[in-house]
Amino acid sequence: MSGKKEDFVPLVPEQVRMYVCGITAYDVCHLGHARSAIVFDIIKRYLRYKGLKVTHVRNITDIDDKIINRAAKENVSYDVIAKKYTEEYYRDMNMLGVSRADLEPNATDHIKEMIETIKGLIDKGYAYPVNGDVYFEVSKFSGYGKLSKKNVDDLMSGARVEVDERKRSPLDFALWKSSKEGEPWWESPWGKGRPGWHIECTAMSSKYLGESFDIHGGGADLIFPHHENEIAQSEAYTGKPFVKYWMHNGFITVAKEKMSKSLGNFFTIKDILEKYEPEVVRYFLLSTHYRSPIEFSDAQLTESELSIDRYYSTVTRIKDFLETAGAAEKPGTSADLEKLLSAFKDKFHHTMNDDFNTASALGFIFELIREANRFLDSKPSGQKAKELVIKTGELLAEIGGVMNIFNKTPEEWYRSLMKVKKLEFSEESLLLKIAERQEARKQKDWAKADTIRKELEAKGIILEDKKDGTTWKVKAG
RNA sequence: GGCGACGUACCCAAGUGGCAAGGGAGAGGUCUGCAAAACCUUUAUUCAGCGGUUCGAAUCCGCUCGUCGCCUCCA
Repeated sequence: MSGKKEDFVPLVPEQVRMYVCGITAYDVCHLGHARSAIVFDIIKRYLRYKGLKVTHVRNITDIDDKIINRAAKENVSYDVIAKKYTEEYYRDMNMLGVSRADLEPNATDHIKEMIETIKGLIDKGYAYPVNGDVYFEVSKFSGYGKLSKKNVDDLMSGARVEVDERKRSPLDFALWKSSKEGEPWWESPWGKGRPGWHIECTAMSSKYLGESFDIHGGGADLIFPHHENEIAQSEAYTGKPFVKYWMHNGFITVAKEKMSKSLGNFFTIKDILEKYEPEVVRYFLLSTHYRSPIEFSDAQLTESELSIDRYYSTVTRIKDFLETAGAAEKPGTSADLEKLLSAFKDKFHHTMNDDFNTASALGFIFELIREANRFLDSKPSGQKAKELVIKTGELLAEIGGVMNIFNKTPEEWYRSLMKVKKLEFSEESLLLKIAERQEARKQKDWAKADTIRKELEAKGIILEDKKDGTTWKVKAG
């Protein structure tokens, strides 16, 4: 609310109540929806990792003008549209590794609660009914504009506020809308109608999290008017502070412009996942701080893919080392690695505690990767070396686990890459080729060995000759 | 017009008062049959520009320029 970073102190010690605006189920999701979902998923995971008890609510708007329009266009009932795109949403989210919220309420299951809230607002003089509609009277709520830092006079003078004769002021917004012919409706004290958009979040958040709670999140485009209106409704109704900490993720841009439905410059999650591994998308979205804009491009996603590949290459090295390391105690150059290992968690916690700086956290991971590689390059062996390497692997897995990335085996990663890059041959035929080449190498028939290697490379497979055999991987990038 | 955010190397990006993380790309090297991977060296005496505060500024303040966002549905 201050517009600045603040120390996080939950209202109830050790417990975090968090409400995040989900989607309106009227169309397939684009990458912008993915960003919001992933950002708040990580925030939840990190808070839990730190031992806090988190209750996470994420709503789904299943009644709204856009849904009604879409339904009319497709000549089906509104709930068919809502159901269809809710399912699509969950499919996308599953693919992206976004965990489910603890509660995922639908607007239409909470009509009763909304009507109660609206009634209360009328009773308290903050809202007025007009011909079956109910409006919130903004001028009655003195704090209006405190989140979006707008003042009522400026808004009034703005020519873009739509004029509606029935409203007392152009700034007033609908709590309840009377239904027109053929539209879905619910019975209410003001006649047949449906709820306005903002009221569902007020009614559902207070039902599941209480009148005051800790974190409310969503995309930055929801700040005004949605979240501003939520504050007005909620605080007018309860007389209590609504939300302690507001968190808003930045936009995804395409050619510097906000990716959005109305501009038509959006990429759907489905389309992106046709070309990129889900982990790549996740990594990409975490590689910039959540509040900053992030430019979407193939080059960016390709870079993310290369970064992840570097990670899995090192995991492979770690595995190889643990399988083959000798027993003789050879310390190698372990000093830097040991130093980094002992400082690593503190560094990670520190940067994540500072407003969830995942980009910085990823940087630390690659520092550790480099030190681990350096250590392995120094050809260590023996029990102590193994322990260091095991510790490294565990730390990487732990931190990756919090961000829900880096949680595959290298084999799974390369198989997944193979699929997404649509490489058209089987692992068996690949192994056959490798065996054939191995034979050639034994005969020192380098020409043949190189031909096979080049042939595979042209198809997107990289071979790596190691002491005790040849391994394959999919060419990243 | 009002309000707000941002501008860090060739590209992406962290850093909000004490010697500029990390990734990609480029160049050179070590290793290798040759590669790949990895590692090493190298690429910002400088953080859009100008001025101020300070022992000290990418970081705080002011102005200028540039980009974007919100003010209407939006993640």
